[in-house]
Amino acid sequence: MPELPEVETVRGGLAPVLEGVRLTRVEARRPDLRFPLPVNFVQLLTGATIVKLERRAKYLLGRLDREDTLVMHLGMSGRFEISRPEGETRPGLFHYAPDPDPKHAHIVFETEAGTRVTYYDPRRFGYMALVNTATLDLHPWFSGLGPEPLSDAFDAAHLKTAFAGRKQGPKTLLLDQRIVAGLGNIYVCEALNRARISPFRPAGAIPAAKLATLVPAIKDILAEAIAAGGSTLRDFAQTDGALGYFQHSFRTYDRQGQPCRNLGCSGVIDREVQAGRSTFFCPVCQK
DNA sequence: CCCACGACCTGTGGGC
DNA sequence: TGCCCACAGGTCGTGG
Repeated sequence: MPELPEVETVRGGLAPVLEGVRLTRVEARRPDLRFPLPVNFVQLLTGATIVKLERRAKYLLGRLDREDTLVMHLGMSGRFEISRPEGETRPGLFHYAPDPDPKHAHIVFETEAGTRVTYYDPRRFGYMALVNTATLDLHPWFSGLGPEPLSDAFDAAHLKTAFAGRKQGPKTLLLDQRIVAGLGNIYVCEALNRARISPFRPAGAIPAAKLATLVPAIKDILAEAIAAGGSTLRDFAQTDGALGYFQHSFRTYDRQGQPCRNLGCSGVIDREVQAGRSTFFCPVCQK
């Protein structure tokens, strides 16, 4: 799935075409994604304007000029594509190039400008919902979320508290969205490698000095990945179709058997399954 | 609290 | 070429 940098890239790509523009047509081509869509999903969105498109953790939040917020999560394989009309047969009646992947095109938004935004999701782990804006923070999806990793609230003191007394490795804990919200498998592996911390070491036993380096490692990697337009593995592309290129900068992810890229380290990247997920790490420099 | 595991759903890539 | 298995960026739940 898109992790924070990919979701942020999507947000940046969609904002120019969705913000401040009325949705003139909304189509739900199936009744559910991961969860059933609200029964009146189409009706509630048609004619609405997304005033602001924001991101919280891995969620996209479309703030509507109505009482609800359009909440969107991309799951593992969700993506958006923007298409422009190829022509206008009559005023307000546009036509478009054929959909390249109609089987997985589940949701379509069309704006008054004629721009079409299509949500594709082969695995359908993604979801959309309309949530009352005033009480959004109380919603189960949001109430327990930890701080944004790029915010000032995410610092060494926060990690120290969160890790205190914990026997699980930092890999597992950093994937817990209640501790910090937005990291996923790739960027956790990458950040731990940069900070030279073992993914398996009991988190409570990591020295404070190490924890202090972990925080900037996480912030740096996320910022760099966002600047690179995210990572393109299988199906992630920016909304304009351009591919993110941060995957070329991975030091560990999917690099088992290849040399560790940390300065002065001659180790070889290993892969182990931890809590059901692949963990990529350097056994030599990550202690 | 910890862990291991399975579930959700579909596609892809590697090995044979 | 075809078949089968492992595995995939994320959550969520269960049971020991």
